[in-house]
Amino acid sequence: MNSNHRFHRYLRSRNLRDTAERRAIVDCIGSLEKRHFSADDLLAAFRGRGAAVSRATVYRTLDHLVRCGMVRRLALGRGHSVFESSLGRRHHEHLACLACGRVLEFSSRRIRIVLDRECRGKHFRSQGYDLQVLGSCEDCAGGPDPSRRGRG
Amino acid sequence: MNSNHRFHRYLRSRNLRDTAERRAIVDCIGSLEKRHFSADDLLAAFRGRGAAVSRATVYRTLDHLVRCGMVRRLALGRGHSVFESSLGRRHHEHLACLACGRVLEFSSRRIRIVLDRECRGKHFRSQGYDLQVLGSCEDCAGGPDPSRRGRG
DNA sequence: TTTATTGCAAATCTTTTGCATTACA
DNA sequence: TGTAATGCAAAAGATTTGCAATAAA
Repeated sequence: MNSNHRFHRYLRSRNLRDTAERRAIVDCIGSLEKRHFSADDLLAAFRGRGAAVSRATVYRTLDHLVRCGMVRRLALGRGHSVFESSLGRRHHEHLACLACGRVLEFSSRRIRIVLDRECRGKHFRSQGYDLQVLGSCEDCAGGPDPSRRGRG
Repeated sequence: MNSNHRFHRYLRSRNLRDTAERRAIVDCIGSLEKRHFSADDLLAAFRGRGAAVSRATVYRTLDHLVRCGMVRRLALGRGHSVFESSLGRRHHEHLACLACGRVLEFSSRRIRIVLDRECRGKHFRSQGYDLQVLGSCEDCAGGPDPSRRGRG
C-alpha cells in the first residue's frame, strides 16, 4: 500500500514505531467517504467498524500525518480542526458554504505563482498555505445563515 | 467616530441595542496596538485601563462585529480565534510565522481576480475569503521544525 | 413598559497531558 | 531489554449558555 509505505518511511526516519493503531488510522482515513473529516469523524468511523483506537491516539497520529504531509489541517470549522487526506492530490483551494457545509474545490496555478513570488520577495519560507472562500453555494444561494459557522 | 456610527447603524437595522459595553469594545479595538488580537487580548486591554466588560459580552460583541464586517475572524492560531479590525483596510493576505508569531501582510489584485472568476463559474456567492501562508519569516529562517517539507 | 443585554457561573466542546501498562524493535 | 506508544481519565483552554438582574428604547 502506497500510503502505508510512505508513513512507514516517515516513522522509521524518526525512530518512531510502526504500530497496529497507526496503521489502522491510516487505513481508516483512506476508506472514509467524506473528504473532509474531524478527529471525531475518525473515531466514529472506528466505532462503526467495530475496531477501536483511543481518542488520544487519534489526535497524536493525526499530528504525525500532518507533519509528514499526508494530511492537511484546514481552518474550515470553528473550535475544531478539519482534516483532509492530501495523498495523491495536488494543492487546492476551498469554497465553503456556510449554509449547508458543502465544500467545493478548485486549483489555481496562478495563485501558487503569486504566493511564490510574494514569499521570495519577503524572504519568507513557506510550509504551505490555506485559502478558503466562505459564502453560499448555488443551492443555498437564497439566504445564508452566517451564525451557523462550523461543521465542515 | 466613523466606526461607532457604522456599528450603530448595524445595531439599529436589526433592532439591537446600542449599549455602553458595545461602544466600549469598539473603542477598545480601535485603540489596540496589536493588529491581530484574541478575545483574551481584548479582555486584558480592558483590565489595563481599569474598565471592565465581561468575557461573555466580549464574545457576543465580537460576533456582531464580524457579522457586520467591521472585524475579520482569522484562522491564524489553533484552538482559538484571532481577530483583526478591518475598518478602512483593504482586503489582504497573511504570511504567518509559526516560530515567532509575526504576521506579514500583502495584498494581491491578481488573487482577487482569480477568486472572482472561480466563484462566478461555480455560482458561488462569496462573503469573503481568508488566505494564509504558514511558514517561517526571515529572522526565524530554519523554522520550528526543520524536517523535510516541500510544496508551497 | 417591553424586551434585549449583561454578568456570572456552570456547561460544552475540542484537544492535550500525566501516568501506569503494553508492545515494537 | 529499552523505550516509544497506548488508553484512560483528568486537565486545559476557548467559547457558549441558562438565568436572574439591569437598562435601552
